[in-house]
Amino acid sequence: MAMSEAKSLNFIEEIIEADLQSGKHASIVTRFPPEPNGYLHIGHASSICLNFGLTQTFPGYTNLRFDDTNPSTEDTEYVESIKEDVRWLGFEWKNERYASDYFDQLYDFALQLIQKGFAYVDDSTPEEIAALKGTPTTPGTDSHYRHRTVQENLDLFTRMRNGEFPDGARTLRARIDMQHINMLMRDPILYRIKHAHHHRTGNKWCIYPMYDFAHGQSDAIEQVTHSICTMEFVPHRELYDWLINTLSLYPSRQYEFARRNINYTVTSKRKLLQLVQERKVSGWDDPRMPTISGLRRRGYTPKSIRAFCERIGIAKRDNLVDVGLLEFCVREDLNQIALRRMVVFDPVKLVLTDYTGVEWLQTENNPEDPSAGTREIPFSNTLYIERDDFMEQPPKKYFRLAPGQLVRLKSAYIVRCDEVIKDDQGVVQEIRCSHLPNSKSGADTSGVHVKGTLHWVSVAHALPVEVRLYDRLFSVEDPTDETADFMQYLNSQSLTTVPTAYAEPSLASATAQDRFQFIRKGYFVTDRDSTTQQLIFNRTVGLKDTWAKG
RNA sequence: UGACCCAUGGUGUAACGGUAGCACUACAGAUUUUGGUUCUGUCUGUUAAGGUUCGAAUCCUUAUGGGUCAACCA
Repeated sequence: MAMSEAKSLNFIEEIIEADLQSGKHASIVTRFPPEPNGYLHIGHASSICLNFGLTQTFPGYTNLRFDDTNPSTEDTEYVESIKEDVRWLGFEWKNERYASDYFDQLYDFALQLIQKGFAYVDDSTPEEIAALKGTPTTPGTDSHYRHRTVQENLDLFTRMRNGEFPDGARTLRARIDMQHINMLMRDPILYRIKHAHHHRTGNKWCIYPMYDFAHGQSDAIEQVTHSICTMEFVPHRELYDWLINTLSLYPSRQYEFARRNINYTVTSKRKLLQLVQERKVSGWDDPRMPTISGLRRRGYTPKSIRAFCERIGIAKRDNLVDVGLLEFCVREDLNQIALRRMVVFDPVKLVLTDYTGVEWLQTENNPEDPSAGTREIPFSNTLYIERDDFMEQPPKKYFRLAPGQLVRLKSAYIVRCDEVIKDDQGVVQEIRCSHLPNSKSGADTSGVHVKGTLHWVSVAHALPVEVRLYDRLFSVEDPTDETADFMQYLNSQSLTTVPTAYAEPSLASATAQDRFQFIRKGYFVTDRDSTTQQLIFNRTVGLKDTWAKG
């Protein structure tokens, strides 16, 4: 037996291992750099697990850095939710930083660039700048303002900072090469004028750096060794390196991986925001949302999300991960920890004609975990079972209740269906059964053969609860495939509410975020809207069902 | 009609010139007081064509396919 099969490394881990072995770095610094303009989603979880996970396996630490260079879209509300989500996922950052912490230094870098002749103030309008930019296949053209003197640029940039010009009147641009094959190198804009209130710096600034002039420099200031981002930033790397070299900063390196896409959902902040704003969901934490807060409210565990991120891995190719894997990961975790309870969603009455009184029967809280203990559940002659657990004319492979057939009531007795009572419409009103007195749970029933076991609830003791059943938000695998507006693919069945389900009485004490397995129904979590008067449960995920999918 | 990135079963990901493996899914069976769990087994893969090599998923060339780049967003 091998001592330990070395877990294969992803390409970023390989790079780090090589850097550590070659002595390039003694330890590493990574960062998770969200923009506080939206809530974190499952795609971010992948990045969080990567960046923080790296410094758990290798020596070093990870910073949380907010990329807050655009005050018009950013807000502290998002800062708080992001911090909560990262912690909830189980990670702790070394330093909490903001790009806005570096505004003074960034301004100074800009001055240096101007002095070296590598930046200039441009008075062109956005339209003019776009027109002169060229296209991916045609070179750009120099701006009229490209050759201003250092003095003039210094003067104008200072006045930009001092608020002498209105929004959009001028920009500071790097002077690189308008003919460059990489469009990002065609004199990229470094600073723009925005008379906007910033969530941290208030009204101190009216010019704000662009992403490219803030991100790499922030990495360098923090001495980030491995700056990991997604593939769409590949063309930015050339500019990232150019700025670091030109300003002689700490040589942080950027590495890119492919963002993870998951089928039947969207993970774009713009699209998620649209769902929220157009009230297609109840909010950022609607249990159908792929946001971390939505998954949390849905009942997902941090552990299951980490396991998912671990399984889907990190690579550079385009991908569309099956949401079924996420569901597998949460079932895997919940199976170990969720307490079992019995709840009937769509009841039909089952009456035992040969039983009287009430018995409190003992049953296990979790067959996977004996330490979860046992509880007592009340049994009587009038019960609810699921309507679809009975069929008058069952197909051959039906294991449930049918006329003349035997079935086990979970943790109670084996019963036989003797009679069916229907109304004028032929709808079953009541199923009359007799029980096998010697078949009480735990007794030796080796002589009796029962095919199925049903969950049930005693009518007199039943607790009415609300249950919310969720399904995928979109009806197609890739709602962003662009053959139509993604909103057209919304799944109208994504939420089904069962206003009155009947639960065993022990559920009365359930409080927010308690997780359960409702036997044979799925995994559920107490919703945060739940009260002792009105218990509400969200279905996290159903049980794997090899029968239903026929 | 340019540059850059990418290409391994249905999905995701390994194999670092030497037996194409793992997980999920699907299917079949065993066990089961949850049609759950657990266990066993099966199916399915290197985009194509050349080249280098004793040997190529891996290196080279070309083709094909997918993605990215023309925000004062990040």
